[in-house]
This record gives sequence, structure tokens and C-alpha cells, in this order.
Amino acid sequence: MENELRVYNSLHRKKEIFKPIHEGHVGMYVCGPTVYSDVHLGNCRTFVSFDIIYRYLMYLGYKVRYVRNITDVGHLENDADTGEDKIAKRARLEQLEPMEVVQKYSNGFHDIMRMFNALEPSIEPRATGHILEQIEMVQEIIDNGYGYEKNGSVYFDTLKYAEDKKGNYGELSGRKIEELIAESRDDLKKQDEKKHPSDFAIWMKASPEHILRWNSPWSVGFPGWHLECSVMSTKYLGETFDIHGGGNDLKFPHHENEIAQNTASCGHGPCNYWLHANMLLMNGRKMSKSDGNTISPEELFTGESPHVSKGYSPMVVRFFMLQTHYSSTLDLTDEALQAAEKGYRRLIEANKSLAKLHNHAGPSAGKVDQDLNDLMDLAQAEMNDDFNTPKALGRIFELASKINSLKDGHLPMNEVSAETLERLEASYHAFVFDIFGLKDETGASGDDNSVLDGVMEFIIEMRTEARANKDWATSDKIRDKMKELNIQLKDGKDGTSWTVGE
RNA sequence: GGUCGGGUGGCCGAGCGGUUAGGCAGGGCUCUGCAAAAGCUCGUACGGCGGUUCGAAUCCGCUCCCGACCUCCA
Repeated sequence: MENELRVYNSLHRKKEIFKPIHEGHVGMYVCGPTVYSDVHLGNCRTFVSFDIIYRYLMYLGYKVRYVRNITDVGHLENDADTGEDKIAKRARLEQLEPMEVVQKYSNGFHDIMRMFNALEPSIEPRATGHILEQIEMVQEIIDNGYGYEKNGSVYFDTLKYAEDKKGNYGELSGRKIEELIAESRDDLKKQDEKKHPSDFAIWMKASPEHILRWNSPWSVGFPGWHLECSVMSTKYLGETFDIHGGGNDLKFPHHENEIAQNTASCGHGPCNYWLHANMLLMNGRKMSKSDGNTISPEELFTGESPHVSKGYSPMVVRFFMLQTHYSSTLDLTDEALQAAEKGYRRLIEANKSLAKLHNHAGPSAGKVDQDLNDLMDLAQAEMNDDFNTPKALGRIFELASKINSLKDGHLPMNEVSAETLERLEASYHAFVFDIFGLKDETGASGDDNSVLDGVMEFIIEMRTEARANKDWATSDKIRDKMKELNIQLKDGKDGTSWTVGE
């Protein structure tokens, strides 16, 4: 097991030891959402993946600047004939100001991410707030000979870029420029203006119906579709930073073009490590609105969808995501979610049991002590191996078994040193809550549940009395009634505990 | 068609040359007034066909399926 953090760098297609540019600091940029409609659940998976990476880097002691943009301008709508901006089109549709649309869906996005307990990025820049910087970069690219203007639009000269060996166009996505020539479809917009089919726009002249528009040296228009990330990552993280992340589907053309733009303007690519999160599938297939194979975060939470038998809480979904490595596809099925729900509860319940072990710590360390420490070391090692949450989770589950055994007296508590118990509490908590980013949704022992806690304490006391008197009728009545109210009572060695839910 | 990535026990999902992943479900046992919870325990899987090797789920070849990207998309 490696003790150093290793990450899978998409650019080199191999795992590499992670070494930040500035000791103790990490700059990370993740391509954020385009806010022209409600967040896609797949989006959430990507951001949850990077949320865990962010959390783990901080856990390791790094000071992280996490930049995740909001794209509120610049994406062409492919299925429309006009080639107009997605935001503008949506605005027309709903009779709203473009920025109103942007605001609405940004809010919605934030709400969902909050439900998933994702930490906010350090900076969340918007493309529309960086038009000047984008114009500057376009000019730089032109000045360096890699951009050309045609009818008010400016294109990136991929052929010249490739010929100069300035960068290696296609390196990230494994594409060759010759193949791009052959494959490029001839019905692309403004094809006739481009010198080469694989060239892409870095500034677009606005058509008359285009609402979002800004003045520039070339025309009244809007920036190209990949420029914002090049510009904003450079502005907030510098010309070279540590990690650039995003969904797998952004590798080409988005990230490839980003590299080209950065290289053309400042001579080198933006970052040292490219990390890509894989896609979320449902029932083995890509989520697709057209064939009905889709579910929104809200539908998933409420259960109002033909694809799920019931609603699953955000934390259950988050746990479900943890069970798969971020670089693998994740297949969402009702059955898998049900399993995740149980697993999640087990993980949280063990944490509560752990808290109760506190007073029983013995003085001498034994085999159990060693096993616990080994498992904690292993869990960390798994995370160091490219943020392997499924493996780390496996170790934490093994810890949960040990904790339960200790609680039930199946393992000798006096073999666990006070030091190890302390470490176990800190470590278990750190993994479950700080790194995995889960929250306790099970109701009991919550921070803001003092009233319910008090009531339950009383009810359990009453039932314990009944049981002491072998008044089974009363004790079972209490238990059944609680069950009806969705509260489960569990009799253990040290008394009765309770949880909300089945 | 091109480029990548996959096919693992009933389900999900790690592993990627020799060792029990883990979760869920199922069987058995322990504990318990009963139940639940919890613990212990059982199941012996790697798409197919060849090859390399003392040894392959793990490497190589062929083949069959699946997915992603190639066009806005996380």
C-alpha cells in the first residue's frame, strides 16, 4: 500500500504520485454546470465525486482552492437551426430575462448540491462575469498566431497549432487531427468560415436574434464555448495549477480545446493532473429524456418516478455513489438503491454504537487493538490510491463489524487501548462525515432533535419498566405503536435504542 | 466507421498474476420474553474460445455483447 497520494491522470493514462506545485496547497478547477435547465442527476454524481476529492485533500491537510464555474453563456444548441445560445433560447421560451433564467437554475443547482451535502467551492465564477478576460485571451491567441478572424467571428487554428507541435492536439482524448478532418461533419455551423473543420470558435459574432451579446474588437457577439474555463482557471489558479476535473464526456472537445487555448496563449497546458469522473447510467443505459430513461434528483428523493419503488434520501444516494469508484460508470437501479439504504444505515448506526463504547476502554492492547489500527491504516491507504472510496468503505464496514462486536461483548473491550479507541472515534467520524460527506439522517441523537430525544427517552423508560414486570402486552404495544410512527426500537445488551425508519 | 472504457457469485460493486474485498439478499447458529438489531458462519463467481505461465478474473490473441465520446452534455 502506498502512503503517498496517487491519482489517475487522464492525460497520461496512468496513476501518478500527486505532488502539488506549492507545498501544502492545491489548486483545483472543476467544470461546473450550464445553468439553462434543472441539474441532471449525472451532474450531481460528478460534483459529489469531486466533493469527496476536495474533502479528502483537505483531510490530508492541504489548503485547497476549489474553483467550480457556472456556465451562463456560450453553448451552442445543436438541434436548433439558428445556432443560438442555449441560455438565450430558453429565455425566449419562458419569456424571461437571460440572467433571470441563469439565476433560477443556479439557485436550483445550489439547492440540490446542498441536499447532497456537497461543500461549496472556494470560488464559483461565472462566464458572463469574465467577458473582458475572455476577449483578452482571444486577442492573445490571435497575437500568437493561433487565431484568425472571419466575418466578425474568431476561430482557433487547430491545424497550425498541430503543425507547430505547439501542443499535442488530441493528446487528452486520444484523437488525431487527420481523423478529425475525415470525420468532421459538414453540417457544422459556420463551417464555411473555418479554415479547417476541426477549428473551433473562440469568439462568435451574434446573430440578430441573439440576446446575450457584448462588444469586442471583432464584432458584437459572445465568447466561444470552451474559452471561459481557460480564462477563469487561469485567473483564479494561475497559468499552471494542480488538478483539473470534470465529467468524462468533457474530454473532447471541451478539455482538449481548453488545453489548446491555454497553450496557444501562454505556452503550456493549464494543469498537472486531469481527473475525469465517469457517467451515471440507469438500468444499464444512458439516461435519456427522449426514451424516458431518466430521473431527476427530486424524483429520486420523493420516489415520484416509475423507475423507483420509493424515494431515497440524498444521503442514501450519496452513499450509493461512494460504493463505486469515480472513474467507473455507475448504474442506478432500484434494487441497488435499496441495498445502499440498508448499508448506509448500518454505517451510521455503528457510529452511534461507537460513541457508547467510550467508557469501557481497558488498559491493555491486544489483537483487537492491532486489527482496528490496521483497518484504519488500510482505509487511508485506499483513499490514497486514487480516492478509492469503494475500497475504503469496505474497510470502514469491517470497522463497523468490530465496533458492533465490541458493543455486544463478542470482542474483548479490554484489549483496546484508550489511545486506539480515541483514534477509532476520530477516524470513523472523519471517514464517514468529513471525507465521505455523509450526514446522519436516521433521526436519533441528532443535533437538533432534543425534543424528540427527550420524548423517546421517556417512552423507552416506560417500556423498560413494563418489560421488567414481564408486561409483554404493554411493551409490545409501545413497540408496535412506535413502528407505526416509523420509529424502530431495538433491544440491546445495554438497553434499548431507536432509529427513525424501518 | 473511428477512439476509449467495460463484461465478476441472486443483485450492486472492488480487485487487475498466487492471498476472505465490501454492501444487499439467502441458508445455518448465537444472543433475546418475542421481534428487530447485532455477532459468528455458509455459498466459491469472474462473457466465450485459444495462448503465455509452476500458477490468470488479472497478461496476449481472436470472438460475442454493453457503454461513453466522436455533435450541446457531468
